[in-house]
Amino acid sequence: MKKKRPKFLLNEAFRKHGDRTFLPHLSVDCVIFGFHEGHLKVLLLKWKDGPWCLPGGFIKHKESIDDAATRILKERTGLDAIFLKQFHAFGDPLREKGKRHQEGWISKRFVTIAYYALVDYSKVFPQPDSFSSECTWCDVHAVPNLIYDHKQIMKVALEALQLSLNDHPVGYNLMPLKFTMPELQRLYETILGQSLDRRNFQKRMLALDILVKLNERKTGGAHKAPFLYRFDKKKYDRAVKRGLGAGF
Amino acid sequence: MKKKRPKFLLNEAFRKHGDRTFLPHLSVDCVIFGFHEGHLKVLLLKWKDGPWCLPGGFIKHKESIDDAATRILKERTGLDAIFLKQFHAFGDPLREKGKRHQEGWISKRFVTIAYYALVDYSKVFPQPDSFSSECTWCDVHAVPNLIYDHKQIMKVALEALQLSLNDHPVGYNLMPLKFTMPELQRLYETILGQSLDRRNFQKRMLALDILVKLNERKTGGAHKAPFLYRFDKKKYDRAVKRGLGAGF
DNA sequence: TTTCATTGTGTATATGGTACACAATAGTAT
DNA sequence: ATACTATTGTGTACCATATACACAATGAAA
Repeated sequence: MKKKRPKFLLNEAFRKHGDRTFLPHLSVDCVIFGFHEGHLKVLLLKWKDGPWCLPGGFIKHKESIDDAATRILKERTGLDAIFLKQFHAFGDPLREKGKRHQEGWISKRFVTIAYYALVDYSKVFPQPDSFSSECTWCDVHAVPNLIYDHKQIMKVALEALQLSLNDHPVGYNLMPLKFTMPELQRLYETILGQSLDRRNFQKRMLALDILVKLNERKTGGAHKAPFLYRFDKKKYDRAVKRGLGAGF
Repeated sequence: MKKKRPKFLLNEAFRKHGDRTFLPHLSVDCVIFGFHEGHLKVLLLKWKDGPWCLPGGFIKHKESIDDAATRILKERTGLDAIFLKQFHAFGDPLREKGKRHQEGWISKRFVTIAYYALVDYSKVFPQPDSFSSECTWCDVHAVPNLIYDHKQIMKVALEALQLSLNDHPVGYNLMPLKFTMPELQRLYETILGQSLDRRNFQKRMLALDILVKLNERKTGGAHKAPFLYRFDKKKYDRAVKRGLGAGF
C-alpha cells in the first residue's frame, strides 16, 4: 500500500542538492477542493512543528509542469486522472516572507505555479509528505493561517473556480456517482458563497442537458426523499469542451 | 531618447552568466495586441539571422514577475501603465525544440510565464532588443512561423482575450481617445473572429454605460460621417473591477 | 445630379432569468 | 397511530435581455 519514498526527500541532501533533481526557483502548489456534507473543503498539510500550507512540490528537470502537478496531487490523494487546472503563477520576490533560514537551493526565492483540483472527497485518503505531520481536509471558510502567500493563492483559486462556473459545468469531479439536486445546489452555493433559488437552479441545471434523472430516491434523510441524478459523461465532456456559451 | 543598454546584454557574458542577474529556467513572454486600420495586430521580433518570436525576457533576482513583464513591455514599446495580464505558464520540457546549442544557463530548459498586453497602436514605437534585427506589428491572422511554442502561446492568449470580453470591457487600451462605433465593433469582430450585428452591437455597448457620445462626427471617410465616442474612464474602470456580471 | 456604400435608428419576437405558492412525503416526536 | 415539520416536486406569470430585421439620411465620388 505505502510506497517507500526516495531517500533524498528525507535527508539533508535534498535541502542542499535538490536542484540536481528539481528545477531551482520553481515550485508547484495545488489547491485541492473536495465537497463533503454540504461543505467545500481544501486539503492542507501541516509541517512538522510548523504552520499549515498547501500541498506543493517541485518540477523535475525533464518533467512538464502539468505532470509535476499531477504527480504531487497523486502523492497526496492517491488519485490520478482528476480535474486539474493551472490558474496563476505567483512571483513576488517577497512572497515567502518569514522563510526559515536554510542552506542551498531551497533557501532561494521561488516562483510558484498554482493549480486547483476538483476531487471526489470520498475517494481521497490524505497522505502527509515527508516534511509534514498531518494532511487533512479543512472547511474553505475556516482555514487557519497559512504559510507565505498560500492564503492568497487559495483565494485566487476560489475566484478562478467561481468564474469557471459560467463557462464550464462543475460537479462531475466533486460529486459522488449518484447525487440529489439539493446536494448539487449546495455545491454551487458553497463555491459561490451565496444561496440560489431551488426551482430556478433545477431548471438551469436540467437545461444544460448533462444530467440523467434516475428512478431512485435517496432515503434516510429526515424528510421527503429526493430523486437521485447522475451525470451523462459524454454530454458533460462535450459541455466542458465547447463551454456553456454565454456572452459572445 | 535612446538609453544605452547595459553591456552584459550584448556580449557573450550574458549568455554564460546571465544567471547572475536573472533567475535561471524562467522567462517571460508577452503577446502585445494593438489595433490598426481595422486589424488586430501583435508585436513580433525577428532574431538576427533567425526566426520570428514574441517579445520576451527574464526575471531579475529581486524582481516580481509582473514587474519583469512591465519592464519588457516598456523596453519594446516605450509604454508603461498599460493593460497587462498574466494568462498562462508554459512548461513542457520540449517546448523549446530546435533550440540552438549554446553554453551556460541560457542553454537550459525554460519555463515561460506569458502575459498579454493591450496597447494603443498609435502610441507605440517598436524597439528591437539586442538579439533582434526587427520589431514590427503583424496582423494576427497572418503571423509567420514563430520559434518554439510561441504560436501556441499566441493562440492561448487570443482565447484568453476572447473569454475576457464576457467579463470585462475592452477597448480603452486599444482604441485611440476618440473613435466611432463601427471602429469599436471592428475591434470586437477581429478579436472574436466573427461578424456582429451592427444595431445590436451598438445597443449592447451603450447598455454597458461606459461610453460618451460626442457631438462630433468623423469626416473624411467616403460615406456618411459616423459619430465619435470616447470612454468614460471612471465608469469604465468600475466596470473592469466589478465585471460585467453575466452568469452566476 | 445621380449613385453607392455606409450610418442612424426602432420594433417585434424569441429566449432566458427571476420571483413566487402549494401539494406531497418521509421521518420524528408524542 | 397520529400529528408535526422540514423538505421535496412542480408550473406559471413577469421581466430583462438577445436576436432578427428594414428604411430613411448622408457624404463623397462619379
